[in-house]
Amino acid sequence: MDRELLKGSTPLLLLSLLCEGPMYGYQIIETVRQRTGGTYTLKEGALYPALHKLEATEFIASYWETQENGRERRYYAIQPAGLAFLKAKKKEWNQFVDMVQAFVGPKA
Amino acid sequence: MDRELLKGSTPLLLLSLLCEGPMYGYQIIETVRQRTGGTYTLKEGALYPALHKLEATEFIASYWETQENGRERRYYAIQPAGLAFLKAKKKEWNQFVDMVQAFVGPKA
DNA sequence: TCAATATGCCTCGCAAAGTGATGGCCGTCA
DNA sequence: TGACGGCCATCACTTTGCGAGGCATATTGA
Repeated sequence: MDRELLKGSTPLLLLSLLCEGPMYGYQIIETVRQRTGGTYTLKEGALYPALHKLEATEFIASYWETQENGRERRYYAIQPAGLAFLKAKKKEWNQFVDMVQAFVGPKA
Repeated sequence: MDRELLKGSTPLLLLSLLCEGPMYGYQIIETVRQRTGGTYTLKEGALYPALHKLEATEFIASYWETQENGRERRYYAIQPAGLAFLKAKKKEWNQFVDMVQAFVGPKA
């Protein structure tokens, strides 16, 4: 998968995922890998900065949770502002796809 | 339109356009603007470097043509290697869209 | 027992691509 | 003659992802 295409779609992916419930970093990476059948492996160097940025803008919030074995995980949960942002992003995404599709031609 | 989403889609757009026949830079910009109803304005700073790069890899070729008024235009035409590359890019594009769609949810 | 693997967080330097600004050249038209 | 539009192009800056690296602890297995 061309890395350049991915650029800009990460926030959309993350917010969409977090819509299903809070998740922690490692879990997000594994989930994406599994759902795409390994086609797309979200890299840590892309994930964590993106997550932190979304938190800085208060689109998501984080909290630490201790597991039974004593280890900690940092969960991220979508916030109201994030939901609104996601909605706008989705719209933009659809416009973008339609636009490119118009030049490239239908899927066929 | 979010600038970041566009990244990586430019070569795809250009090759697709040039499939319809040779075009020159300014014409490409105007064509994109018109077809998208102004939604997307390809910037010169993005177009020319992209064009030059596609030429360097021999996916497209260029030639100068003199108009009746004496002024020159630089036309770009797709090459066989470009056609093959376009085909691969299209496939990648479709995979990419399907992937994101799977997370974001159907267009609705 | 001890090494390898998996879980889990993070940061840093680099490369690639787009943006906005700027510059230059030349025709046309008021 | 001066403004505008056509037409090419480059440059510094920003953003984003990548690859590599670092740190720490639990589990597993030879």
